[in-house]
Amino acid sequence: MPMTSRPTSRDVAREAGVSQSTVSLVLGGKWSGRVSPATVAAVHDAAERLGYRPNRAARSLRLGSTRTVLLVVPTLTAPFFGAVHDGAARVAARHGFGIVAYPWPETAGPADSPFAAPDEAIDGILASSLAEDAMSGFAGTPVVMLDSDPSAAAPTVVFGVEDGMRAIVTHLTGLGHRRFGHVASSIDQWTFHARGRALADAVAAVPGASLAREDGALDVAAAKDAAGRLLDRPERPTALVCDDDVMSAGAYKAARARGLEIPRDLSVTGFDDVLLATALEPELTTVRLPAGELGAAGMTALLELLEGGHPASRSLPGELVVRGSTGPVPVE
Amino acid sequence: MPMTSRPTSRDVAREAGVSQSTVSLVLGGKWSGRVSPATVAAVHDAAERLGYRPNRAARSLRLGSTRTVLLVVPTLTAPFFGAVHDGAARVAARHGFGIVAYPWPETAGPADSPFAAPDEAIDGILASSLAEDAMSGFAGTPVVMLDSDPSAAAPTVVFGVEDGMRAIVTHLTGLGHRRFGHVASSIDQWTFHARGRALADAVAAVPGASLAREDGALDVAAAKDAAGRLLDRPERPTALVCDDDVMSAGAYKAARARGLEIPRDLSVTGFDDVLLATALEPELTTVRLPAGELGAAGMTALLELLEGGHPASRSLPGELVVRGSTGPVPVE
DNA sequence: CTGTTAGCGCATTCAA
DNA sequence: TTGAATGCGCTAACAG
Repeated sequence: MPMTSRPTSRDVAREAGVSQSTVSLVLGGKWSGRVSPATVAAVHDAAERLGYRPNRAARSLRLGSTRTVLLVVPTLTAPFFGAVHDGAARVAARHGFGIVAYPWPETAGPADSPFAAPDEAIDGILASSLAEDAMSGFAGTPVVMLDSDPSAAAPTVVFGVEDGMRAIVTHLTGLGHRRFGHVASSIDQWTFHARGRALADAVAAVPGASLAREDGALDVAAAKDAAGRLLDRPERPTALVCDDDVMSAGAYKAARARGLEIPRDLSVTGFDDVLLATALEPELTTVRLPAGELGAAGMTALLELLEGGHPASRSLPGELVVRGSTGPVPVE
Repeated sequence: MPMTSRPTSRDVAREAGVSQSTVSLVLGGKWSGRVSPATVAAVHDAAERLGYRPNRAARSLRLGSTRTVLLVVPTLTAPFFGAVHDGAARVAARHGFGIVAYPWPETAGPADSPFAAPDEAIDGILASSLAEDAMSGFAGTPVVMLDSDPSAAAPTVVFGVEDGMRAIVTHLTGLGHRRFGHVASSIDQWTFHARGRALADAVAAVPGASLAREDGALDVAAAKDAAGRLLDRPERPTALVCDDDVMSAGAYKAARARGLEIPRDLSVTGFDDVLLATALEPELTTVRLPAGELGAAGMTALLELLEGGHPASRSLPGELVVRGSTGPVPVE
């Protein structure tokens, strides 16, 4: 008797010799004191035997929820956001939720189909590294912001970038550095503003320390230029603090182009600790940002929000990882 | 009159003064010669006014299809797979499909919820860089394999890795190289087997050329070891062909550790052309693999498959990108 | 040309 | 303790 299509709860009911509604009760876990243990066992048995899986569409229709959340990120091509997704997906799967990633605004644009955007059929949104107002148009949908301005109305999970920057400055100061250069990202995101502010504050707290800053796009070539401008200043910095590991790669290049050896002549730090950090030579001193945990914590908060709770905003600590790119300040 | 919840097709019908089924016909685009143009306009108008969006769950339930495909990848943390996702999502969005990424087997494992895996509620599968038999358990679901053994039963989109390897060997041979070392990935995937075979064949076709091979995991440290073993051989290779850009980073380190300068003393090539390639110093000569196009082409094929077609397997050409890591063979 | 009707599979009343 | 009946919003036969 070939079962051509997936078994339904009615099939399970027939197999167990009970009614469909009983199956629903049992499998929904709401049978306490309403269905006899024997029946419960029979139902579970039948479901198992048939390999029954509830139909999500029907469930959604009935319940009005889809058990799907939208993960809005600038792109997945950057390993950072991939890790965020993986972390969120791990938590989501444990709760029967699926995650639809939405590279935004890249994917945007008119669709050929009238049933286009995934902005239907979702229960909530996880938005990473975006301004909160980018989420208008999704008004009314529960949202958790990741690595975004924690002063926003929505619950937020961020990295403790300020602590990270302070740790870098402490580390560098301990090595004797006083002239700092900031290779800064020109991207208009909270996380970079926070890094810049924290660095400026930390340096200002060190007697006799100075800070110069150059901005550039978040890619190797632009960072090389920005770092080069810093290194060509009359008062050359002895330490370059970069907003991101990728920018550190550019700083390396600028240094080499000027015959400066790292870390003998110049110390360089990064931020993120992605793959790149250990691929560079020398390996990069950087602040590890647990991207996977960010996604996981964000998903956890969103689940709480969906259940009517009020998740507190959280901050995940970064960790300074000291490698070979930082050393004692060169003797003049 | 506050519209508390989303408008349904019945609301649109009422607003337009027609029946609900007419709305369905019109919005479904199947009204040619069945509904008067005036009515059509009225319906569109009403839908627009109300901001109507069809309920996906109801659609799915009725149609039996979900307009969702599962993208199964080893991880999204590698930029390569992120790009595949972005490419697939772009095409999918244009056709009203959503993509849920499934990092596998990482996500696997028992779920707390009985409604766990996303292996329900999907129309098809895009599986990247996995063995075909990993997709058992999804039997009966249309599947397109990406960057996987094209001799499989399922339609496949692969990279022309063989051509890429040949291009590398031609390039290197033209520079005078004859002693090749292969820094090979020990990962058991079609794409790496193909690379190894193509390299061996290409070298064998060059009179007087030799090839040594060392395997390692796909990370910087392992690649450094493997490359080191190659460089420590009595007959040291003058060119190291790496299975992946990441492994090239390891090769760079092995070379530097031995005082070898790239490309003066040693030429190195990669494969993929991810971010890393231009972050290294000198920049890496490598074969660019269009990961985004792979995802897009795969999604296109899957769409065709879902419509009952028989998409042909395709091969996407890689492109040799010559940068600074390769140079003339050193004079002995 | 348009409306009526019948489910898709499920969770949930309400009766028995 | 269980079953029968209902409807979530939609599409597609089938009537009219």
